[in-house]
Amino acid sequence: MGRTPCCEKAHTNKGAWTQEEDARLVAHIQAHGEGGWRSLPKAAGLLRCGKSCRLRWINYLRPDLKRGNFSEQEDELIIKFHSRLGNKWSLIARILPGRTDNEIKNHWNTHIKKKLVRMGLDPKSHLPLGEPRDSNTTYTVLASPKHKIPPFQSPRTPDIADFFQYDRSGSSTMELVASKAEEHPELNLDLSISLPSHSTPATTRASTVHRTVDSNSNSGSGLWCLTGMEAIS
DNA sequence: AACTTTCCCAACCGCCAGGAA
DNA sequence: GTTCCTGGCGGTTGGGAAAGT
Repeated sequence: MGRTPCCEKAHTNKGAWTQEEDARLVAHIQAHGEGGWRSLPKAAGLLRCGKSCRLRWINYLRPDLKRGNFSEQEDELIIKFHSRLGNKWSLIARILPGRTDNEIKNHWNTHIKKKLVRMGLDPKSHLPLGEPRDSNTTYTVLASPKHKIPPFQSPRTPDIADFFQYDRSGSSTMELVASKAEEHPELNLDLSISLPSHSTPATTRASTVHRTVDSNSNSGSGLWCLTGMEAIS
């Protein structure tokens, strides 16, 4: 019983990829395109699991990857969208061109979490640490299907990958996202807050908090969204 | 210099959803 | 309707690098 393994583990390499393996993978994908991950290792002459090949390509070898340090602007976007989407790294990754879900997830776990804690915010709820969740809280329940985060490829809704397409015209990503959010209120993208700057005292706290219940979520945890910030004097 | 601890990130694992048979 | 296959996702781990003692 049980699942069939995705590959013959006894005959596959694991761990860090060598330059030669990278070269083989890149050459194969350049020649045949992406996809067919299960058969790719054999076709490319790699002793790797197909999944491993896919991950290596997506997270490291893809030519459109940005890599390097995250900018403040990228951090802000990640925090904003995490407050709405939760740990939906793949969705958040679509907002940041050249960044992968894995990269964003790692960045969140190693940097942004700590940053939020330093700012006095709970990284999970985005609420001020120690703030009781049910007092002075505005709830916005988005239970009806039409309020679900739309599927990216749905013909009926804007494709978010396109929606957040990297803007090469010169306007900032934040401006672009803000304007797009205004154009598509049905996506319910509340971008009304900006992160406190580094100069903002750690006592900054949310003035209004909306709870967004994602009816898709099976965790039942819901998503917390800050819609206003004020500094405590 | 040697050792230990902490940090970071690439890679792995298990699960799930969607489509094909 | 059911089963199988594949691609994709989020959580977690392991090893190397950096920092600290």
